This record gives sequence, structure tokens and C-alpha cells, in this order.
Amino acid sequence: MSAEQGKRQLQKEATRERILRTAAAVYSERGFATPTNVITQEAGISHGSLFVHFSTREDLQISVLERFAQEVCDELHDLSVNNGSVEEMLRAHIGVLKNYELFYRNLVSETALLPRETRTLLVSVQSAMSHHFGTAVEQGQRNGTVKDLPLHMLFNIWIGLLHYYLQNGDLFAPGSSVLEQCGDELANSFSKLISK
Amino acid sequence: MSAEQGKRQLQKEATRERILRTAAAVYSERGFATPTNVITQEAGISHGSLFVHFSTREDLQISVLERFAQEVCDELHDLSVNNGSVEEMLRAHIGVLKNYELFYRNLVSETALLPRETRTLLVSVQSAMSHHFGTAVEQGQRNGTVKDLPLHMLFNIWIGLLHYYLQNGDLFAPGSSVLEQCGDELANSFSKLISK
DNA sequence: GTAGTCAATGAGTACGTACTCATTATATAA
DNA sequence: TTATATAATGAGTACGTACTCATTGACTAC
Repeated sequence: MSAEQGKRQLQKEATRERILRTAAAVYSERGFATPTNVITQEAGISHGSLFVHFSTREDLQISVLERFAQEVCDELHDLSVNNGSVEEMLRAHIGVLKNYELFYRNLVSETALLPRETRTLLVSVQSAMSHHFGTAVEQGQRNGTVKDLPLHMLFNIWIGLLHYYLQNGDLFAPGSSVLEQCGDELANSFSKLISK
Repeated sequence: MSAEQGKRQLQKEATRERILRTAAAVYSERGFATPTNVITQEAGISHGSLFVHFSTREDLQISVLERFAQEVCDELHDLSVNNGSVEEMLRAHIGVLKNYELFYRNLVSETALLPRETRTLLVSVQSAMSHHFGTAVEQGQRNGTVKDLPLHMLFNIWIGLLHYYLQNGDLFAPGSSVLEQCGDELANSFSKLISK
């Protein structure tokens, strides 16, 4: 039976899970360039064991990122901010990202040294958000409170601002969370900016 | 005499110069993670020779970046866009960066893996630009054509947008120059956005 | 001309780290 | 109970790359 899992298979799945969780934590704190032996050490397993579960380091990175993207996309998708103001919607966006700040920060900072595939994952995260963004902004545009600039440009300005603050978190909020520290200011400034 | 240089000293200076220029070119095309042996090969000198002129790889990177920052700062400083519109000023900014697009693009994309000191250099480049930005925007704010948001926030929104497009150049302008392709749209959209 | 200096060389070293594989221990099947 | 399958191990290998250093040969000072 497929539902019935032997002790061995359960153990294997548990180890794989342990690696994935540990890697996500390590990538959050030390960045994606962290060597594999640090991850296995942190996970309390042998170095070789990692390669029983993931054929290459890149394979592991992709798996971690896929899970992350899935999780964030789900959370973003479930946001109930329909008919809210633009600023509310932006705050909700920031609220979700706060849960992943360190990881997301490293992800956008180090995209250049990550496997190509991960680019697509980042795009899918943005797409998940763009739906709510579009809804709120278009509503504002229809009732004449928001400027008539192309939606994609407004979205890119918002994402660009967000990423800029995340990447330079140590300048804008030294030793602290940028989203916590500057999130409100960002949402507020941006919504003022796009309003007529 | 210090003005009098022996043949030897001239040769040494020429080699150092050759390394710096080659490194800048290589960093532009392959990024800052390119190994030192690629640079020396490209420069047509022995690998060991590099370490006669630069004690470490990091030392070379910093020297290259210092020269770059100096050059860009000078060009930005010399911009004669006083009393021009905000959009003109932004176009001028883009015009300068076009000359360094590949290098600058890699710089903002890979800041995370570069030595700490280089962060300061990037800041100094932004500072050089912020003067013109402030002048143009404040003039607009005084005569009531530009929104009254804090100057630093407007500047960060602009830089964030610019960097976002540079970092994702392959999405916005595949196989081409983003600044060439999207520069006008960026300057135009941003100036529309901040106008009342 | 001779001795000393120094830029340049390139083979060699040190080191980190991704990945392998023979072995071990444990669960499952007979 | 015995035999087989396999998850996990960790010492070992391969490889890339930053950096060293004894040697060379062109320049300089005397």
C-alpha cells in the first residue's frame, strides 16, 4: 500500500525533511554560499548523507527554494485584502514577507550566484502578489484616486523599492528588521506617491 | 627626482595599469567572482605577477572599484543639468550610467559577495548623484509641480527602480542594454509619478 | 665592465569543499 | 532465524583557486 510507510521510509523522509529545514535556516542566516558541510553539521548528520537525498548542492538549493516559493505564494494568494485601499494591500504584502525576511533578503541579494531555475521561482512569487496589487490599484484608477501609469510600471516601482530596502537593510535599519522598521513608511510613501 | 621615472618603474606602472583595466573588463563581462588566473591570462601576464602588484584578490577588487567610483563620481559631478526639469536630470543620470552599464549591473547584483569596503564606494556614487537630484526635485516642490514627499524617499524610490531594472536586465531587455531599452520609460514614468 | 636591484615568472603549496564509495547497522521479507 | 535491501556513515578523492618563492634576466649605479 502507498499509504503504509515502513519504518525505513519514514526515517528517510524525516532525514530529508531535517536537511531541508536546516538548509533553509542556514541560508537565512549565512546566505546561500554556505558550504554543504555546515548544513549537515548543523543538522547533526554525516556529510555524505546529504548526497543520499540530494544529488548535488544545487539540487538542494532548488528544493529549498521551491518549498519557500510555494509557501509564500500560498500565503500571498490567501490574503484577504479585496476592496481594501492600496496602502492596506501593501501592508499586507509586507506582513507576509516579514515571516521570511532573512531568507528573502538573502535570496534577492544573492540571486546572481544561484542556479538559473530559481529566477523563475522569484518571478512566480511576484506574480502571486501582482494579482492583489492589480486589483487594488485598478480600483483606485477607476475611481480617479490613483494615477494612470501602466500597472506593470507601478508594480516594478514597488518591488524595486522593497528589494532596495531589503538589500540595504543594514543601512536603513542597522541590526534590526527593515520591514519592521521601515515597512509602514514604505507603504505610506508609495501609496501617497501613486495617488493623484 | 620624483618626476623622473626609470625604465623599470615605468614598466611596473604599465603592468599595474594593464591589470586594473583587464580586471575591470573581465568583471564587467563575467562578474566579480571571476578567478584571478582568468584575469592574468586575459592580461597576458603570469599569474604570480598579479600578486606583485596587489597583495590579495580582494585588494585588486577594491582598487578596481575605487577607480570606478572615482570616475563615475567625477562624471556625475560634472553634469550640467542645473535648472533643468526632473526628467532631464534623470535622463542625464542614466546617460552617465550607460557608459558603465555592465560593470555597474554586476556591482549592484553581486554586492553581497564583495568586500565590505565597497559598500561605502557605492554610497559615494549615490551621494554624487543625490546633489543634482535634490536640486531638481526641490525646485519642483517649491513651484508646486512635485509632490511633497521626503527627498530621501523619492531618491530611494528612483535608485531602487533603476537597480531593479539593471539586476533583471535579462527580463526587461533580453540580450540588450536595459538602460538603452527602458531608460526613457523609467525617467518618464518616475517624473510623472512624483508630479502633482 | 661589474655588482646589485627588482619586476616578472611559473612551478609549487595550502586549503576549502563538492562529491564518492566501501562499509556498517538496521529494518524488512522469507 | 536467516538472508536481503537500504539508510547512513565518514574517510577518501578530485578539483579549483588564492597565494608563495626560488629563479631569471633586464635595468641601474658605481
